[in-house]
Amino acid sequence: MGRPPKFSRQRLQDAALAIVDEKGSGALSMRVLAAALGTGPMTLYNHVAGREDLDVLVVDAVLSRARWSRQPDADWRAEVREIALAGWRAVREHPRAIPLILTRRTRSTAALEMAEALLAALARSGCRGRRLLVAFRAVMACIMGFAQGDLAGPLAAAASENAAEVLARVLSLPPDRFAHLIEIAAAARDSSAEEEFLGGLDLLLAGLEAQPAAS
Amino acid sequence: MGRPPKFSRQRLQDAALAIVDEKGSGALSMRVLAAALGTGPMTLYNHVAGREDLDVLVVDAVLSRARWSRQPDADWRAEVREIALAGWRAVREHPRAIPLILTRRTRSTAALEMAEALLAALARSGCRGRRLLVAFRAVMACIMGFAQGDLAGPLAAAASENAAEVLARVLSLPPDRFAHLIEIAAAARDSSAEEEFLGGLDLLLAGLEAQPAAS
DNA sequence: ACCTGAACACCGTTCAAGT
DNA sequence: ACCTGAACACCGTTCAAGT
Repeated sequence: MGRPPKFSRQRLQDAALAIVDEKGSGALSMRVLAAALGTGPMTLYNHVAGREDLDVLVVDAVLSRARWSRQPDADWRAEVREIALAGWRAVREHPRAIPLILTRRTRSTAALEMAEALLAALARSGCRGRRLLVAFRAVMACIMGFAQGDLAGPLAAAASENAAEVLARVLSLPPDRFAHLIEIAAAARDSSAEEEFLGGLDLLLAGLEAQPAAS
Repeated sequence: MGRPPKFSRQRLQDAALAIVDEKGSGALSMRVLAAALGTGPMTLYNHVAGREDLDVLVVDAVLSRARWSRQPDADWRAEVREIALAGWRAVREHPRAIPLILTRRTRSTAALEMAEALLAALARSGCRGRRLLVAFRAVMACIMGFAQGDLAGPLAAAASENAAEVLARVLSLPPDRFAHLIEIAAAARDSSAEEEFLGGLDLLLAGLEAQPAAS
């Protein structure tokens, strides 16, 4: 009795994230992670509930690396921007984990902490209840949606190794049916993902400003 | 030579989507789909390139059901709203396909068609180039991000069978650390997912209005 | 309390063979 | 051109046993 666990949660997180970073989210498995830790598959069941838990482990590892500071004196928009940008950057640091994050964010306690911080900042604008809920969900959608687009969007800029390939595919589309798509593919090539994300976020913030008591 | 294919693409799409709808996205496999079609696993390789293609099949099936009408006379905002809502509704019709959609949207030609329609509508506001790109990505992020939140967000309203469970989990969080989260969980219970989505979209549209030539 | 190997019911895909 | 079964190298997890 009372034997100390063989692996810390941190150790599991690091090993699982390393596998995803190196081989992609599809390469993570009980057996592969166990092998990376130098043990048998069944040993992992002493630390996680099952396969699904492995994904959550990775999501939590990625999101818990997001850092932001409280800025009670600054404008609430600046605070929202900082938290959202920290979240987006943390996700972007681990592009191969994005499919997992999109899909399991909910189970991660680190995601809950980010949500609470975002809500606190948004609440400083004065909105409450349903309006606060909508504002929060819109900002969260912005973070996750832009991260998803960066993953492999039809306009994916740099970063991803197959971005050039995706761009080529868009450019080879029938120009009569996809005129606008082709047109902005060029704009995407000269644009940075972070600028685009901040641009989208600022649209949202401008909308919050413009609709202060609506809905 | 010239033997007609045993299964049409439509037939494959329908069967694959039915499996996902009934058993969830994790239940889709070459062998299960083959069995549903009354054939052996290897036969599928005459119709799809491999496992990954199955997911794309499902995504395309879901997104191609989105319908919208051109409204050249109406306000461009109304047109954007209609297309985005059609996309969001199509996704919502098949909640168990959402993980696939979030993850494979890019490979779907139906998604490209929706993107082009959205771009055409947004372009009517007068924006071009980088600004059009950002507006487009923000709207797309809104559709996908809200759909993701509906899937299992910490505030998931109705629809998903485990929504009550998620709500209960949020409500049982330590109230000192998650005050705002708990506060809006109540608001989420009385709100409809579609209202929330439209609210978020309108924030974005208001922002486009307010920042007509910025960035 | 925690660790672990054997075994089972899956999975995608290569290969070789059939029409 | 299209169909298909056998076989291979995986996978998650149950069970029973060990300390």
